Amino acid sequence: MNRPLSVRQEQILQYIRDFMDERRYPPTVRDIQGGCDISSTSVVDYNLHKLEDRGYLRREREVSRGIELVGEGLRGSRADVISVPIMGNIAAGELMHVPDAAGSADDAYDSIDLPPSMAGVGPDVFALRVKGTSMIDALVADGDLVLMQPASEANNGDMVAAWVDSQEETTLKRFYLEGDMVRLQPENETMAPIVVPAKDVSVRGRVVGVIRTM
Amino acid sequence: MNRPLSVRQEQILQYIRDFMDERRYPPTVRDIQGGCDISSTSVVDYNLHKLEDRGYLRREREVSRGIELVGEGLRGSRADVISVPIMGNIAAGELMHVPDAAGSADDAYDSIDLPPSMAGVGPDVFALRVKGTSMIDALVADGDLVLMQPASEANNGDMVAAWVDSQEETTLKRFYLEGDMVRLQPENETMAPIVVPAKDVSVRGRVVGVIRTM
DNA sequence: AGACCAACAGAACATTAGTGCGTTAGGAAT
DNA sequence: ATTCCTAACGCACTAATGTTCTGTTGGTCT
Repeated sequence: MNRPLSVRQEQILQYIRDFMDERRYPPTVRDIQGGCDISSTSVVDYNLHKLEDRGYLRREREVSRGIELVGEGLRGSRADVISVPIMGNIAAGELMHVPDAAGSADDAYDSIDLPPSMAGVGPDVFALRVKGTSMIDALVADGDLVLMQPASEANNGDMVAAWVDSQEETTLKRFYLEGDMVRLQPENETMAPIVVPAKDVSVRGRVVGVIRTM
Repeated sequence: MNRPLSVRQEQILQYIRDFMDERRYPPTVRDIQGGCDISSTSVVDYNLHKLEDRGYLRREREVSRGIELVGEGLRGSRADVISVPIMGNIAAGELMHVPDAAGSADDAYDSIDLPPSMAGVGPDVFALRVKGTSMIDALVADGDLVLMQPASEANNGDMVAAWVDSQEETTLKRFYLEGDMVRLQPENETMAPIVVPAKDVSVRGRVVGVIRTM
């Protein structure tokens, strides 16, 4: 089912990427024809259709330059940015939102655009602004932006955003499962760990990146 | 000379931004006409011409959707990213490049795209990969990416990349000018500061951001 | 009033550019 | 050999789309 693209299709895809990096709009069928030394526009159309079926791009019918690279298609292209919503603050006892299954990014939140090439940046990733110094020893400072991958489970030692029933808040801590207790370890020697029954803790996400600006 | 844009022009510009954020290609003259409730395509053409003259966009003649937002024009649009070159490593004694006056980003370096909205990200900014733990207490870890603003001077306490003649290398340290000596202070209690005559030190850039991925 | 100019309208024009349809080439199945 | 299929191709048609031309309107300056 998933055999590799033909040479033609690979060539066309690459041409579109290059074209869009240089100019800022997609090529026409005839641009592609010329750029790939193809003898007919219908050949291009034919292959674009194939590429669309395989999910490399999307086409707007009857619209000039109605080509949009999608998924695998825009691997390596410059336009490849993901809008990461900044869902709120964490670790200062303030309210924190966690995106729903189909959380749309166009809520009232701030956002930051990042390339997926940044390890871990995928479509579900969201960001939180760190308040407080509880993770200072893990090199996460007050005001930093942490990139979170939504997750409901974690491995020992992972840095997670976790909801603790008894505290009624979400905090940023290191996660350790010990028997049926969970220890949420702040990385700040002046602060004590929180140890609570595993059932009273729910992991909301795992930290996959940190961004700080000065 | 530089009076503000007319309502029409502002409206058209905003429409183009929105259009390009949603679809991924520029609108046609007629798209704009419809979207901005303009009665004639010539009015659109007229105003596009104005916008082009004022440097908000560029047009490719005789080409459908040949509109490219430029400079001020793409303020706030999603396509607004700056390609930050990753110029090498720092603090492990390895070679480090510093961009020339007109350093082009299309060298053989890696790069990362960031929005200018990220504080401090401007056209000159470059990035360095941190090697070693000399700045661990300043919350900069081994493997982090530091964003640098080229600079030849620094204020006391700034985190800088500095070239030290006697060491023949560039390192990441905090900068303190004390009399006519410069103290380059590592933020790691196991490491000693470097104190050298001011004339033997040249600041290459100031850290404006830190990015870490896990 | 008259000259002048930015901004807008409407329509016609000239390419540009996507698409439908028929054809060819090479395998695989019958 | 015949049939059937898919990949690949050419051609022609027409809708999409940028451009241009001629006016009109409303204001400002002299």
